[in-house]
Amino acid sequence: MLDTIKILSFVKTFVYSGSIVVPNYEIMSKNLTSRSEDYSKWYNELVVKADLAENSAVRGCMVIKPYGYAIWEKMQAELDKMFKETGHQNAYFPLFVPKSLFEAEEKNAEGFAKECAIVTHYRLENDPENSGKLRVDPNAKLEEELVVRPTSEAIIWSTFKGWVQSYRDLPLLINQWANVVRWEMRTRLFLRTAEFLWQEGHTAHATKSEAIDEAIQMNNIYAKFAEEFMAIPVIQGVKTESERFAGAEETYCIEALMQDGKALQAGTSHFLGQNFAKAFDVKFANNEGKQDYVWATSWGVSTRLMGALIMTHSDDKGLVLPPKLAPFQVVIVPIYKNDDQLCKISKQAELIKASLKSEGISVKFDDRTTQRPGHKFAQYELQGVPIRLAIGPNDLKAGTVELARRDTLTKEVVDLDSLTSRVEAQLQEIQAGLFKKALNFRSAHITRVESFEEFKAVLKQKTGFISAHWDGSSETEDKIKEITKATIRCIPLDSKKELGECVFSGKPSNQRVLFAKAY
RNA sequence: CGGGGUGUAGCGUAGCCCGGUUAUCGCGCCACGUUUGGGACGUGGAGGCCGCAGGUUCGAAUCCUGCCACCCCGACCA
Repeated sequence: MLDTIKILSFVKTFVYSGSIVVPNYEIMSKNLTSRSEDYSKWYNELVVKADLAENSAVRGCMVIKPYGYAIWEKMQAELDKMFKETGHQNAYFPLFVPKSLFEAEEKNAEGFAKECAIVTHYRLENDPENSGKLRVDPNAKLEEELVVRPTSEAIIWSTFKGWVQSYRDLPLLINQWANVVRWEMRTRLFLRTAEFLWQEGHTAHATKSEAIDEAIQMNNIYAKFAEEFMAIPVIQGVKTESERFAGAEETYCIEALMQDGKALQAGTSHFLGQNFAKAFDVKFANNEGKQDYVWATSWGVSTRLMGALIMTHSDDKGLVLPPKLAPFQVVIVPIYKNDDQLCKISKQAELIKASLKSEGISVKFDDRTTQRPGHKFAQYELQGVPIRLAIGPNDLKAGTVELARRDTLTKEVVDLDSLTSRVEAQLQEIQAGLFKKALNFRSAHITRVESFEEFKAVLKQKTGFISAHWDGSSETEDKIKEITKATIRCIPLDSKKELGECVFSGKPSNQRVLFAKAY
């Protein structure tokens, strides 16, 4: 059908997960085969049409548009609350890291060396050979280059050195909301942009076990946030050595599964041992008066989470937002034939809005006269607003409202006097329903395999996570990656000890790990 | 950074191979009118340094060179 489909109605289609996606309503008539199966094209189109973000003129960077940023702000607020409840404080550190500082932790510097933006000059001047143009002033070369932070460990640890003297100064629990720059070879909107927004936590502790507990605690917080707010089920685990953060001794992570069967690392929390303390000479006197290096952690989540949100819940009509993160949870659309009706409906709508607001529900009343109701319906579906209320003359007469759910696309007529409680209940159901749906999808896409043939077959046809035995060696991991492009996403924290044979090498294994193709 | 592709109005595109009237079509936008319970219709209108910079030519969206950006596949990565 797709080879010859000609779109006659108001649609432009892309194919996603085997179904037809309708991200906007431009009249087109063309053969679709060239674009079918192009998930990320769909994704970019949808994201842009839903007014979340667009590519900027700067290589690999994105402009986050107001509606998209409102979602990020919601996420920020909830995460920040959780950080503070666990005793963390926010601070801010410089964007620029002197190269010498950056070099201090060798592994970390090596890990990021290939993707750094570097400031070498501090002044422009008029170009004498090209009037009206500017050029870099060759006389304004910096003595030491500045690295635009790809992460802030170096600058933060060099600062921490001055903050820690005694065990009484510990633990030091700092978080920073910031932008970082990684000059990635290949970028992808939300998932891997050259500049991105994130939070990075950096903590110092007196003991190893306390630092490990911190790293685990923060990974738990990420998991909780993903599941309770974003309605995205995640698997907690630790990374293998080759997937580990450069400079870390252990990397904890949360892994999510997208609708196209690819895995996405949604957040990481690192136990850094004493590596950074040693590199930046951060010592403290313990309660016995002896000098020791502090134990460190770092942890972060980024605007990539927005990509996860989009790719986990969206459907053919656009975004589907969980109520807890929607910029507004309810939109009221009036349906009217004349000014008199609009006036009456507006009064009703304002009453409903006030009533919902008093219950802590965020509401938008769209009384624009420039767009017709059908247009508004489609727009809010594209934006993923969880609940839509429509009020027309018939409702006014009957004392009712039409309530439509974004996730199930179902509609019901609700009496005015029970509306607020109904909306509250439905919002909860949507939040829970989205999680359940995503969980069911994921459960159906974790496959236990016993042989490499099976491994390859599942990866090709079914996709998703593969639970398999692994001999624990990097060589095996690398070879599997080379052959199948699948990587070990994590060694799940809750996986049971189980004797078996490595799917690739046949060597003994005592635990299953999760493989998948990843973003 | 290597391989492939693309760049024409806010968006999606035709034209390019084989240079030649005023650059095609749709959506969107603006005005007026009729409409308004699922992306309205009619009539009229505006909007383009054809990615940027050079070159070839009487003449370049079209040919050549360089650069830039984006997309896909690798390598890298949250």
